[in-house]
This record gives sequence, structure tokens and C-alpha cells, in this order.
Amino acid sequence: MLSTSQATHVNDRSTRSPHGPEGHGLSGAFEMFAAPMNFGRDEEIYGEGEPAEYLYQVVRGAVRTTKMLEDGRRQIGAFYRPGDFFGLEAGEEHSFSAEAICSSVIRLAKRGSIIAMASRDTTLASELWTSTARSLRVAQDHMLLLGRKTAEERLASFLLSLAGAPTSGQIIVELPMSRQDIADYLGLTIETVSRTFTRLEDAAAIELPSSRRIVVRSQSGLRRLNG
Amino acid sequence: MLSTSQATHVNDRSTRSPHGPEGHGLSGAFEMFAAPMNFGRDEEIYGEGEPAEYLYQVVRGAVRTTKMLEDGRRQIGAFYRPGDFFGLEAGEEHSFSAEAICSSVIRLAKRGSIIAMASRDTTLASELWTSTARSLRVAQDHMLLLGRKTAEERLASFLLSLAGAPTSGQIIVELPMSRQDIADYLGLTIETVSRTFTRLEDAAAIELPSSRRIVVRSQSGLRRLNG
DNA sequence: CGTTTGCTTGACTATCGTCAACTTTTGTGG
DNA sequence: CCACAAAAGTTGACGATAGTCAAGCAAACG
Repeated sequence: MLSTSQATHVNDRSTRSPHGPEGHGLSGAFEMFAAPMNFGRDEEIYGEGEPAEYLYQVVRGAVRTTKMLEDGRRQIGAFYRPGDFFGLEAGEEHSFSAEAICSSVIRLAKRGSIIAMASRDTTLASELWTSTARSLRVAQDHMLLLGRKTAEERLASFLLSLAGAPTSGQIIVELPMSRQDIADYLGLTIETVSRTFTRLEDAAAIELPSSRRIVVRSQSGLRRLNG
Repeated sequence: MLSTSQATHVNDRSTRSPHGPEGHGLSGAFEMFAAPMNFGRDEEIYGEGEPAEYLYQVVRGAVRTTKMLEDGRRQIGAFYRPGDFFGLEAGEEHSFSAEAICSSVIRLAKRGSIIAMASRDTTLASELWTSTARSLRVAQDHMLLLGRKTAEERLASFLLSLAGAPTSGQIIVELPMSRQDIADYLGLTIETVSRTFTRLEDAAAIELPSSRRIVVRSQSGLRRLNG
């Protein structure tokens, strides 16, 4: 997912569509209609409450969706990586803000065009639904994490999701996001995230060669901590 | 929503469909194809990981969806009231369990039939998507609550959602669910829920004539506490 | 090379959880 | 209808996990 495994090839999600790039389905629609656009680090892609004019796909880089309380407390809803779709609102307005985590390339497709196309293309309609349902599933898993898991379990869970499919060897995970982003994603503070990373390192589950690079030594160890 | 307002009529969500009961859209599909079924208090409607064979609509009663960790910690994802659809999985398996909170009547429609119908009925397809997207939006709001709000803010937020649209007068809210359900929904313990109810009562925001009946005296007061 | 930003660590605090006792409500059988 | 038991809810004392405040360190940037 967010990882680069030493043992496996890069997981290219842009080819994940069951219909490939020949013009059917969501990926196909994006390839036909979507204009790529550049966003700088921390640049807003859209804001909460704005009309949902476009659907989006990450081509390069990383995106976070956020919600804020008046006093500045922030919750990150999800991170998106190349191949991922986001902004799939069914309502007329965005319920989250979206920002580029690092310099990123994003494809934009007119929401109206896609919906019009979906009314003629059953496959596309079903993919829109499936994609939203997948987001819902991820959100529900995240509710369990936020409502019931300890700090250690949250970090372990986060790292496992970054590490992707189980592998025997070590996995090097590159983090595109800051400690603050991780904290706001996991419902913690940066201090707790930092301390918990250190504890996982002490427990020999991970190594921290640098703050943005993490070596997952023991997926099973993390899984044991995941609750 | 979950409330009974003294000033307004009962909000009958089963008539909420933009197309009414004449056979178009999701409500119409349910009226044509769905078989009503009775579930007793705490009875499981479906289990996490089971194949998603049906889509569901609450006719009478109340439903909760839950996820559990091995050690018994539980997170409730959502509550559903008459008119609400649930189990709208796009994947082949349910990602939550669903249980009746009290004796309830639920309509079941074969997932396959609805999907087949959606491939011919654009309105239905779009409603399936919209309904899932609405669930996603609710889930995202709940993530902010679970990740970033205090116990008092969580309760205030919960009560406001039960109270429904702002009204000048008092609102009597009947709770179909136990303190444990509320706690598992808000990511708290029953003790904290109980204490926080008492504090809201001391602050004159609510009255507690009985444990399952709450009088919201000051919606604005709750809104101020909601963060 | 110095400044800024991000990250880590430490000391202390507060909020919420745990454990336990007690009260109220609900349900059941005589 | 009452009496008792079981379940649900409330309250209190105490503790633990995570938050706050603050200092120091490391990496990134001009």
C-alpha cells in the first residue's frame, strides 16, 4: 500500500481496475476525461463545505482528508496514495477538506460527466458504488481504532496497513506524512506518537533509521500488539 | 431522527425517497421485493465476515452495527431507526455485525436482486451509491468525534443528533439503547457516560426523568459544549 | 553556517478507565 | 399484587494512559 517492500514488486493500484485501461470503468473514465493537476506541499485540493465539482485520483504523491473543530483540533479521515480515488461524494458538498501531503499530481474529472457516464455505463456506476463502499469499510475499521484501541495498538495497526500484505522479510516503509499527520490520523498527540514509535523500537518490532523511514522487523510482533 | 419532538410531527423516514412508494428507487424496490422479518432484543441480524446476501431496512425498532476485538472491546458503528437502510456492502462480506437493539421488524431484500435491478434502473443505482455515501459521511463525522472530542462533547453531539432539527422548545428523546451501547458508540465506558449525563443535568442542559428518557432543555447549550 | 522546522524526551497533569459499592428499575413467580 | 432476584444504572475512590508544557536535539533550508 504505502510501502516499498524489498521482496515484492511495487503495488501499482492504477492497474487494479477489473477492466484495465481500455476506457471502461472508473480508471478508464479518468483516463479519458481527467485533467492532471499539480499541487504543492500542504496545498488545499478542496475545502470542507465546498460544492463537490470533481472526483479525484492520485497519480503521484499523497493526499490527506481532514476535518477541523473551531479550536483547531483536527482529524484526518484517510490518506490516499497513487491509484486511489477520493472526493467521491454523493452529496453536493465535500464533507472533508483534502490537501496534498507532499508535491503531488492529481487527476480531476468533472463529477457531472462521470455521473452522466455512469447512467449509461453499468460497470462505471457499480464501480462508483464499490469505491465509496470501500471507503466506508476503511472508515468503519478506523472507528474501531479510534474508539477502542490503545496508542500502541493504533501505531501497530497503522504500520501494518502501510506494510501491506504479510511478508517473511523486513519491510521498509517510507512515510510521506509528518508526525502531526500521523497523530491527527490516529487520534493522538505528536508526543504520544513519538514515544510509542520509540517503545516499538525498544520492543524490536521496528527500526527507525530516520523519522520518515521505518523498518518493520516483525509483522507478527506488530500483529500481536494490534489487539 | 431518534427523537420525538413535542412541537413537530413524527419524522417518517420511510417516505423520504424522492420517488415515493410507487416502485422506483430503493424504497420502492424494498416494497416490491423485501420480506419483513422479526428480530428479538439483542438478536443478531447478520455477523461480521458473513456473506452479504441481503440489504436491510428498519421498519420498526432499532438496530446497531458492531465490531469486536478478540478481548471483547466493542465499537458500535451506527444506530439505525425506522426508514434507515443498512448492510449496503459493496464487498461480498459484511464488515460489521448487526443486531436488533429492541424487538424490531426488518425488511430484507436479496442483494443480488437489487443489484440486478440497479443495472437496469439508473435511479436505483444512484440511490444505492447515495445511501452508501451518506453512511460514509456519518462515519467520517463520527471519526472526528472518536478521535478528537472530550466525553462531554461526545455526549452533547450524540444528544443533538438524537434531538434532530433545532427547535425552540424542549425535546423529549427516548433512548432505545442501553448505557453500554451508548458507551460503545462514543468510545467511552458506561461509568463515564453516566457521570457525563449527570454533569449535563447539573449544567441544566438536560433533564433525566428516567434513564431511557432525556429532556433536552437547551439545544444551544449542548451546541456550545459540542466543540 | 545559522535559522527554522520537525522530532524526541522529560516532568507533571488531567481525563477517563477500573474496581467496587450502592441504588433503581425490570422482570418473574408465588 | 407483592416479594425477591437479576439487570441496569449511578456514584465514589483510585489509578493509568495519554495530554500538556517545556527543553533539547536533529534534520532541512536558505
